[in-house]
Amino acid sequence: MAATEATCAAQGLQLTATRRRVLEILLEEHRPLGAYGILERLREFGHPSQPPVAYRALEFLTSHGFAHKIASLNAYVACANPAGCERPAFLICTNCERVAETAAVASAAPGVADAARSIGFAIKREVVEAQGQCSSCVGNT
Amino acid sequence: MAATEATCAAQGLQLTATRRRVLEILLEEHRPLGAYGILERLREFGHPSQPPVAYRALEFLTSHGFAHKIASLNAYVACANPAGCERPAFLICTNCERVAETAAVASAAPGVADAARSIGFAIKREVVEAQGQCSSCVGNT
DNA sequence: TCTTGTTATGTTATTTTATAACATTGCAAA
DNA sequence: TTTGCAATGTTATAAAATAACATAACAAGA
Repeated sequence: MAATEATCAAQGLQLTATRRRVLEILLEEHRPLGAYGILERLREFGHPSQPPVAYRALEFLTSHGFAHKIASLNAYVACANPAGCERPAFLICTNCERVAETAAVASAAPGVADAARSIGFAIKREVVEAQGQCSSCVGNT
Repeated sequence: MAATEATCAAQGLQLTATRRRVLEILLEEHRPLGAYGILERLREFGHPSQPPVAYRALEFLTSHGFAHKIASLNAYVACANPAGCERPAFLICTNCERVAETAAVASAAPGVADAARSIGFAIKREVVEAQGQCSSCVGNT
């Protein structure tokens, strides 16, 4: 949260009340939260809670790297490293639904980068989402 | 298509009329197609076209590796290599929307596998979707 | 001061994507 | 021939996302 505030201050970004509240909600959860889950939480706190409210805040947070969308879940998580987030990748536990964020070292998985080069494809961004079982859930299912 | 037929025959899977038609529709397209796009095409051919029809066929096709869901697009493509598809990864052109399928060599992007190992996370499946520009679109946007 | 431009919000309605639930069919094995 | 099972048909609804338009808040210039 402090890192996000610092980045916003440094870059002249407005971390407004709703945006801040959505980020706080995501930080409190240890699981990815859908946009409508976020809306419910906002409602509890008396915020306006029409869908665009959540989607606008999420658009702000994700476009600046303060949160991420997990495409395979249609859900959102706070960034684990807002100070220096690069090439985020996710480990999604299919049992407890918790998500760990990590950083991919290379720009692409081996083979993918080669394939891209060989057909002249210019990679801009990569979605890497591993699904499996976290240490607490291995063997539990 | 032939490869899919062979696999179905070998494994006792029923490639029924609707399932086959949906796969044909995906094979004809060179872009990922949403479930409702598939429904439209089915309708043109006089097939029943309520949403579950498409989703059931897609469930069959994707669970057996004859087609894949592109999570970041909520859309579907036919598998480019139904005979021996492993660790599919996708190169998605954000300009023309075409998708190339490739195979990731390793089980995970560098760094991700290490991170998983270090926290005891057991990876089952990986979603790798690179977004960028294909050779025909580089420089066009 | 005003007015203009810009960014963020509020709100209604709609679109797009996906599933629940339940009835029916067709076929093969007991 | 009935029982079981897999697939289908159909209605309704849930869940996720966006379009469109109105309003507010505020700073920069005339």
